[in-house]
Amino acid sequence: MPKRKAKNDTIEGDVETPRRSSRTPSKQVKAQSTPTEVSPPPAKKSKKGKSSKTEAKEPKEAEDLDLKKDKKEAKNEKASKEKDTTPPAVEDGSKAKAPSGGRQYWLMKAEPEPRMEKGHDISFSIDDLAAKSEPEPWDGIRNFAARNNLRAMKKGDLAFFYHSSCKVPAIVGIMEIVKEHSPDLSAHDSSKPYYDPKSSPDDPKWSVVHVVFRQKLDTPITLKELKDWRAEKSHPLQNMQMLAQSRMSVSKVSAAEWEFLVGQMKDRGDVIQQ
DNA sequence: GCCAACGTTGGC
DNA sequence: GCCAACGTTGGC
Repeated sequence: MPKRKAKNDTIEGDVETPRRSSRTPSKQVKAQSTPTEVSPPPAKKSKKGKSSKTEAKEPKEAEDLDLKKDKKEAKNEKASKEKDTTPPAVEDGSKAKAPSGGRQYWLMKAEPEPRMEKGHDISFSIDDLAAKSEPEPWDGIRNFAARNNLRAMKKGDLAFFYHSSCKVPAIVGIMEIVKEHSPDLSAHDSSKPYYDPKSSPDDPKWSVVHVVFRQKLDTPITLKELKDWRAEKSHPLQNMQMLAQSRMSVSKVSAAEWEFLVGQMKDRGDVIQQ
């Protein structure tokens, strides 16, 4: 699932600083240096995730079942990992040799319209992100392939912000990855919309990356446009991951795809600063 | 390891 | 609200 998200963006969420603090030691130190981080919420991710499934089952599962499951999960994990890993990465031959390779590009979905998930409004829009004054943790991702993409992100990578499950699904803005992956602590809080009883603090299954707002497009690029382009022969968007796997909430965008889309944005009058 | 059943995503 | 696509679960 990459499911989408939810917004725990409530005030309370912001208050909850704890989440971040539970990161690894070294990181923790850093976190502490930043006084109140606003951490919470954003979420994005998936949608209808009814957590009922997991929760309902959980009770009856015996420990051995859990073990079995873990094995399977590991398998799935591995499978998706291989899948995603293969293609992505490398591709910036064109870029100047930056110290650590080139910048990678991504597309991350969030639902801008209110939707309740376990008593929380999980919506999160580009405007919500723009209003943040601190890096926002992209939490709630509960799908292995999407999570693996999160883990592949590097500081400095750019991502399109996509609005899903709304009137006009579209790419509405650009954000930057400012902090690489760390455990998604929302998975361990049963009151959270994306609680996952199978994940534990000592062996976190899920991850978040922190993002910051870069810009909002004056003219969004709609899903319809993306699909129309993909339908054209030999088009740069022919193999775009988000179109091929529409349910993936965090997908890879190739350099060629990014350039094509940024070119379109510029043609429409948006000033893109990269 | 295969695969059927089931659940979720997300556009329409 | 419907439903196609596809991911996950879990038996065999």
